[in-house]
Amino acid sequence: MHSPELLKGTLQTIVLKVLKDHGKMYGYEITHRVKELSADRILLTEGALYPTLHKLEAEGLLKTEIVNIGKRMRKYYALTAPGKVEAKERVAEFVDFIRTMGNVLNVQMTS
Amino acid sequence: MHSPELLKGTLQTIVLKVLKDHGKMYGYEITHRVKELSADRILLTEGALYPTLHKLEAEGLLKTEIVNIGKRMRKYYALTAPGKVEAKERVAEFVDFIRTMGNVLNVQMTS
DNA sequence: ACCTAATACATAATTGTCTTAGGCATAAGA
DNA sequence: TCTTATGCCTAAGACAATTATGTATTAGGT
Repeated sequence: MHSPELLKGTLQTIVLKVLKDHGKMYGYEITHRVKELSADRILLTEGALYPTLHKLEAEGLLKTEIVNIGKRMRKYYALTAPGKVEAKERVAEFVDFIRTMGNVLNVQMTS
Repeated sequence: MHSPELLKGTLQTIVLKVLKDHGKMYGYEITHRVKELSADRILLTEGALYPTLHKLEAEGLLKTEIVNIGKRMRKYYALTAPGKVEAKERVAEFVDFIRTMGNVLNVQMTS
C-alpha cells in the first residue's frame, strides 16, 4: 500500500481517466479495477469514491444510468463530452506535475 | 502553478530531499530553492513549511542551528542520520507511487 | 528622510479531502 | 446458517495545506 498522503488530490484524476479508458463503469467496479491496475497498491475507499462521483456528476463531467440486476442496482457512470476534455487535461496536468517533481527531487522518473 | 491538490502529501518529501541535496538550509531559502527548481510551479507557503520543519525536527529527522546575521536570525536545518535514511525512503516511495499511477492512468511517465 | 519590497521567523483560523465508521440490502458459497 | 461478496450510500473526525495574520530587520528607490 502506498502512503495515503501521496494519493491525495489524485482521486478525481484516477476516476476520470479510468472511465475514459474503460467506458461506463459502476462504483464498486471502479474500486476493483483500480486495485487491479495498481497491483493492490491503491485501494479506493467507498467513503471517498462515492462523494467524488457525485461531485463530478454535479459538475457535469459524468452522466449516470441505473441498471437493475435482479433486485440489486448498479449505477453506471460515464464521461460526458466535457468530462472527456477534463480527463485529458487532468492527466496532462498530472504528468506535468511529475516532471516538475522530478526536477525538484532531482530524480529521473523514467521507467 | 500546479493544482495545489496534487502537491498535498509531497511537502515532507520535498523538504527532506532538498536538504539532502543542498546541505543545511533555512526556511526562507528552501521556499526560494524549490521555486527555482520547479520553474515557479511550486510555491511553498510559509504557513505550511514552518510547521513541517518543526514536525520533522520533533521526529528527529532534522537538526537546527541558529545563526545571527546582524540583528536578524537564521535557523538552519540539516538532516540527521535518520533523516538521511528517511529522505531516501521517501523519494523511493514517491518514485514507486508514480510508477503505480502510470499503470493506473495508462500513461508513460518517461521524460 | 520616507516608503516599499525583500528578508526571516512564526502562529491561528479556516478549508478541503480523505479515512474511519457506520448503515442498508441482495446474492452466493461453505 | 453464517460469512463473504456485491452494491449503494452518508456522517464524524483526522489531517494537511491555504489563507490571513503578526513581528522585526535590512536594502533600495525617490
